[in-house]
Amino acid sequence: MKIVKGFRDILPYDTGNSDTSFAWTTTTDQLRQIMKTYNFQEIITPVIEHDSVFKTGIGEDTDIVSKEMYEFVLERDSSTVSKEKILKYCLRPEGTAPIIRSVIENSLSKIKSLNKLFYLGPMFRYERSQKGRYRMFHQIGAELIGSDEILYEVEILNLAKEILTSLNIDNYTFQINSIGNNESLKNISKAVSNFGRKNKDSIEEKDYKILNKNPLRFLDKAVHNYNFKDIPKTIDYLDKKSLKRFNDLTKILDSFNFKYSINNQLVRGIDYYNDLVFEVTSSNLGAQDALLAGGRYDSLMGKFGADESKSIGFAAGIERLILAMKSKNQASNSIDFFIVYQQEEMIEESLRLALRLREVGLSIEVDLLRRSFTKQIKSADKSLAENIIIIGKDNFNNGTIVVKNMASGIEEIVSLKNNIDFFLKKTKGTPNEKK
RNA sequence: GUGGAUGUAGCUCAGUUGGUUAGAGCAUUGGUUUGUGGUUCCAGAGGUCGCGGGUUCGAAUCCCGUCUUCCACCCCA
Repeated sequence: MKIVKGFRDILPYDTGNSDTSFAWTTTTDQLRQIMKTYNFQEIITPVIEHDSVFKTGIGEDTDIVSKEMYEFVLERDSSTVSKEKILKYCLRPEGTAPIIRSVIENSLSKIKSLNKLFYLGPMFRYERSQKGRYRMFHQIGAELIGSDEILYEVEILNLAKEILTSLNIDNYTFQINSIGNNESLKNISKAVSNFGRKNKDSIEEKDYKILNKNPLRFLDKAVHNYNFKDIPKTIDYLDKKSLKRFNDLTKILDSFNFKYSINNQLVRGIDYYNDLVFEVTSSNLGAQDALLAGGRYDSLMGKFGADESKSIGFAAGIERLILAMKSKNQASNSIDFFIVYQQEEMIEESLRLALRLREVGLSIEVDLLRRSFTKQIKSADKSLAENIIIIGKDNFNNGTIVVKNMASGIEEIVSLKNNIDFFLKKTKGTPNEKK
């Protein structure tokens, strides 16, 4: 029995690395809270989709679709249905296309109050795994649907930045760019090809191949390996409208004191973007350094055959956010009360008390292995219990118990009955106090 | 898909030029001591040495293959 290659378990205990289930859930809780402050509402879609969602959504020629997607057909279907009718499924490699599929299918774009959506869940891509890159990874993403109003850009960028600052991530650069409309993209592509041919002699063969296959990718990635001057800039190929949008945006961002850098060679690996694209990279990460990325996608709904609905969004990699966090969310295993009993005949009383205290939300542990009194206290100590409750033979008969604070050593004798308030007060202000 | 490294107890690692029943620390279990814990001491459990071949009288150690993980290319979040 072995876990599938490129996949991983997230374990509860801390073995020195920070990737525990505790760090995971506290981080995702935090992310959901941020979404709430921007009034984005969670949408949960299946991890399986028809392959057409991505083939038409993000483009058949992209690497994501052509080589990284988990595709499958069901054996059952393939034996009973004619070849043309076999349904092809896939594990979703990204979040935006399924969200848009759902928005169309459920007519969500007709309800103005539902135009701010976020998702959080696993994505799948068949890649060689390495630091910050797994075959199943998690993204949180936000989509703002229904307008090309420039304030949509502002809202999305502010939200993206809020995630970084809230999680206490630094050492990142926020890069933005505009790639204009379809036509400007074509012109940029042409310009890069020409530029490449002109400089063929000084470009390595590997990069030249990329240039021929996908000039835009060459512009995005490879061109910075060289010291070229006069590298084509996307901004020189924008039409008036796109250029104005970009200038308007930067003006507003400046007025907010939003720190960004313009990268006129930034394009993205997914086909549906137009105008604004952005990407945040972190120097804390290694080779897989993209923390979050996104952009505007005004034509995606049209591609799906629905009425055009202009939208913008982004996605962040949760594994990478956690990697980049300066101070990790450390697990605190501490519990409120560890109930120890001095003799076996007190076990039932201990369990009854545990039930009552758990009912009011306190975290309680009782030794279930009938171990010796000393062993119980030792394990209470290891469990980082704030207090222990001693059900001992001296007090048992007159209906009292001893409550001992483990840090101070102070003991109090209290009645066994009707003392819930006492226990609640005892834990006030501790990390285990909930709500 | 391409390169380079890695793989010994739950964890971190030792293991000498191939030589008996493979070791340590931490963790774990039982006991002990400390008035009812963080301490001390004693004992125990736990390993197909990633897997499969080969060389050899003999392999954790050498050779080949394979898988995993990691790092980079690539791609991306």
